[in-house]
Amino acid sequence: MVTIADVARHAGVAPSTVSYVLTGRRSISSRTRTRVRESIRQLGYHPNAGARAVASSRVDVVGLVLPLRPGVHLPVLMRFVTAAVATARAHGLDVLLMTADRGAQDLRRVAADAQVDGFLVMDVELHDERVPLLRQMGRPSVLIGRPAVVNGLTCVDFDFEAAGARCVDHLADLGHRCIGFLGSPSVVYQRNAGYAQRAMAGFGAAAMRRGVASTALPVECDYESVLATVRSLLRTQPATTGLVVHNEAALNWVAASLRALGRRVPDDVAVVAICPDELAEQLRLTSVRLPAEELGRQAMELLAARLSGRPTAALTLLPPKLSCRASTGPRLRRV
Amino acid sequence: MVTIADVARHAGVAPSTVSYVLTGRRSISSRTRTRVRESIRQLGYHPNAGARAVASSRVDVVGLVLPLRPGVHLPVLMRFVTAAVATARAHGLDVLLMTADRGAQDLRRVAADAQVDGFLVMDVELHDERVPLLRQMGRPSVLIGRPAVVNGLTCVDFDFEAAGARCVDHLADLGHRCIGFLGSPSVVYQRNAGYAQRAMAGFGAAAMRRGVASTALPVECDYESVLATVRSLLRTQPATTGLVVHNEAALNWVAASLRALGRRVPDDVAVVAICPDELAEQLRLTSVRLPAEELGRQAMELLAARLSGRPTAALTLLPPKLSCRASTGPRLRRV
DNA sequence: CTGAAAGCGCTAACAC
DNA sequence: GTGTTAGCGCTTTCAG
Repeated sequence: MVTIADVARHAGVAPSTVSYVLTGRRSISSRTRTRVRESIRQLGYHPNAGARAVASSRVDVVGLVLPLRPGVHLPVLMRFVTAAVATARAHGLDVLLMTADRGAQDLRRVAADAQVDGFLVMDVELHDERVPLLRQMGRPSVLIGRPAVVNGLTCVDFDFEAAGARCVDHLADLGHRCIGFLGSPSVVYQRNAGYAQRAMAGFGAAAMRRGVASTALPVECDYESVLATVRSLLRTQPATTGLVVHNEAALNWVAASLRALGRRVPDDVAVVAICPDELAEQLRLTSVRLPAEELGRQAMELLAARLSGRPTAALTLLPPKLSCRASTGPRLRRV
Repeated sequence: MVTIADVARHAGVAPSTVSYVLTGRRSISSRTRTRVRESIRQLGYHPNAGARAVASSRVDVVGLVLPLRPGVHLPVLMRFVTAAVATARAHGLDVLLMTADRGAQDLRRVAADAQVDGFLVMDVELHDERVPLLRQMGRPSVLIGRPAVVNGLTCVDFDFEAAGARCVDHLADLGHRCIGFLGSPSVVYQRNAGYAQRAMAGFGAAAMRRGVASTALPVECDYESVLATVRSLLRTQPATTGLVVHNEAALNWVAASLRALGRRVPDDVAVVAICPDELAEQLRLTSVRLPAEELGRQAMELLAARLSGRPTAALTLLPPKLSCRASTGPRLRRV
């Protein structure tokens, strides 16, 4: 193994000089700098991560805490992850993957070990056991999602509430007076996932505001369930002409279900989805874009900032953006 | 921060003794052992990972190399991952996530840095740029998948060839004389993904062996494509009464497409899938089980073995297992 | 602008 | 069965 001492000898300088060339923490004459660089190249030197960690008490690794909960749509989750990892690399950080349901325990261990400098915590629930832990550990961390108490933590989130409202406004603007909301599977609400609740709350509030009748239902992800739910929605509220869908996995089946029940999209029922753009594009659905990549990127960007001591906003909320596609038609005629 | 010296002082022993209590690398009187353990507990001591790494040149971290290629079904991929991570933890290992498409480059860097002790490489292609690299880096590594040249590497794979064949045999045993194969999206074949090719090859060979007519087609993952592909398959080979599907994402749409084309399952067309059991269960499909968790677990188990110097088999091939469900009916009457 | 040297926290000989 | 001590490879004072 090539060590810093080898490089120093080869370049005819002190080890510290090599170190400084690498870190840039003090000025070096360009002459020695190039000599050192050349030696590094020739010898194929790579600083040892462990040694650097002991000496500097910095490891340049962040923990990515990724609970895999029932009902979360994995393709969407992976968008967050890949964006976060790519951004980490752009900041010279590596990513330790912490999945497994032992979230809190692993968090504690990894922090105590000094294996990571900070955490990026995904899928945070309203009352999340990890939140008090994070606060007490005193390592920089950024949450994707929003716990009930934010207090000193850095959070990034999509504005699901505004997203739900935006869908309603779009439908109301088109003249729809009676609309439905198809949400996540019911387990998701049962565990108090903030994003699901907030989208629904935004939907409900906007419907009230606009004086539009509304019904909301959870939806499971197989065809039979979607069909059953849509059927029951149309039965409970027969005047329904608009549907807001916040469930990527069910999205596939919604159009088919409506067709099976004799409703055409968008002529009989207009549909607006909350989902990543690619999916909406593929299914040709009017949608409010869920900016998964952007969330992952932003979150890691904020973590990198905190790791280098820069201050960050407590809450970054990404605004919704609606794109019109084939599933919502032109303005309804007044009936 | 609590160090090993603090613990030693508190317990009235030498630092090395504390270390030995922790590692178990030499015998300790149970009296001092309990005293040390108690001090560790009281002080809340956790050995510093970096320091341990420098001193022992072992980091207890493995790199999980996870290329996210177009056409791979993420829910299935995540099964591998979670099983691998859980198994890693069971061996006291942590997992560094290496995604991003800079596979080879990151591999090199992380190995040179001594950030990991070994690699678990997923989704290996027949001619994979990472394979020669892995061989030359000389760190233990385990591949999920199988490159063309195995030569000194440890590989784990599902026996896709046997799986394809098993599906054919099942259909042939039921009396089907003309069958079709719906495969992965065409990009997957274009990049020489071994698993896709082998499943198809196994299917084709078995069909020949059994004297059964067969056609194979790639399938994209949206409803329109599935419908179009099934239609074209039934047109090319109108006598088709059996279908083997190796595409988790398309699976959703197959039954619907057949129905749309006026064929009932299993009366007109029998369907056998190659997919995880849970999915087959949900869709009530006869299937050959893709043991994703088991692959992830086995792979990490092998890596752990290699890291502790134990030898491993060069190739572990998990055998297929077929489960009958509603999508293949009873034996056909001789026509 | 550069060098010498004292650690960082831990492991693993080498003692006894 | 336990203690002493010399590193592991790097960073960062301190000194010039």
